[in-house]
Amino acid sequence: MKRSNLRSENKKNSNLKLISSAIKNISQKGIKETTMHDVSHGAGLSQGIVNFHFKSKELLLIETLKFISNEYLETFQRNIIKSGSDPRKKIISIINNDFSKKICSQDKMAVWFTFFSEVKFKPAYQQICKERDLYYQNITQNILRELIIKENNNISEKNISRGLQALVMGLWLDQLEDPDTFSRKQAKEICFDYLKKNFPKQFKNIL
Amino acid sequence: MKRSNLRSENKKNSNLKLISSAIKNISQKGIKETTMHDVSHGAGLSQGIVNFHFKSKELLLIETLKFISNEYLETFQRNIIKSGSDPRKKIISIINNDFSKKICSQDKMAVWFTFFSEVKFKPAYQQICKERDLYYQNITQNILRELIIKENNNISEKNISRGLQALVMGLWLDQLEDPDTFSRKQAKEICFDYLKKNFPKQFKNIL
DNA sequence: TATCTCTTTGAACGCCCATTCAACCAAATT
DNA sequence: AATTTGGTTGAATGGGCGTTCAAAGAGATA
Repeated sequence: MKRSNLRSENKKNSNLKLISSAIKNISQKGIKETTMHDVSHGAGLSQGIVNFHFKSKELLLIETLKFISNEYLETFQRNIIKSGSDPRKKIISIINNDFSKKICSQDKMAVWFTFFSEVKFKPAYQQICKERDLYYQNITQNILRELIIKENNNISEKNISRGLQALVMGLWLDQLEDPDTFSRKQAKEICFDYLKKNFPKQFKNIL
Repeated sequence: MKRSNLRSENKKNSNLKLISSAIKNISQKGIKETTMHDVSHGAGLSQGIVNFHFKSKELLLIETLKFISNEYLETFQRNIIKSGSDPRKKIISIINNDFSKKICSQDKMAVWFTFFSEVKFKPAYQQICKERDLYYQNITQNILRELIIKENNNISEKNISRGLQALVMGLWLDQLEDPDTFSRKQAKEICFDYLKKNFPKQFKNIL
């Protein structure tokens, strides 16, 4: 059971350090200006190590994208579970998560949008992003369906979930383009307004 | 008046051909995979020409961004003028323009988001993008103010304009990430729903 | 302790690409 | 027609960076 423990431990550590270093470097310079040397030295390791662990730069990038995608999905999931079964609370927790300090930081946004911009040319990136989006969409759509039923109105479930997701993405982009005037608080407000207008009865007293 | 005509004419043509070629190449491969050779040969010219006209690759990219930014602003402006003084019609024309075939094409979106993703590291890009955004914001905010007064409701002018802009951007991003299921018609619907919910009296009969 | 396996190092290699520039050509000016 | 000015060509240059790999180091195994 405890066989070859230190080694695989160290290996995991190195992998993690390399991915973290990649994230930091990408958020500061973008993908193309981030060299293998930057990544390995940022991790306190030396030149050839990335190729040993990840085969190539491209594969490192794919693992990096997977990493931040999973990180997002984990806090997303955890927050929903924590908020119980009330759809109102669930959707609020999603928005709170999307604009939390951890998720909606300048660094993370820079990395996300760097990858988004390559999605068109890199099927591997597209797949990862699409999977994450589908997951978000499914969960959100189910919650919104519950809200629609409770509210007893006839709005389009698909449109409103797509709209909400787009709104979040657009506000994230503000964080990148306009960091000075962007505030996470205002972003949340805008999202809650969106909900308020669509579900006036249920969200009357939010904020 | 008609002095040195052919020459400056040709020069303008070459510039334009190079920028067009840059746009096409960037939309197909991204900035970093687009070489000077790609650009010049795409324009039917030879290797060293880009450096002659634009000094460096970076300056070519800046001019390219300026070009698509201006192109956007021109049709934006033209459409507003065409739609007269009714704020309802003006805001509708903005949305129709944002999701027109010309503006909301896969190619253009690819180019936009490629530049967006570098905004954080390139002050020159940020300035151009910010200028365009501010212009859009001012115009839109004024129109929304008129609508708010007419509707006689007490929603926040800033929040709704920021929200609408974010919504548009987010939907644009869908075009990139999810071209298969994206439809410009649905995107418009979502935006009109947003207006309907905020200005129910004035947008009752849209769509 | 000796051997084997896995990980790390960092110098060396080779490719790609932005940039330069001398030579050339065509338009404008005289 | 002769000269000047401006645009174009494409080969040559040089630097940067991803990748390779022999050698060394560290952990596991016997």
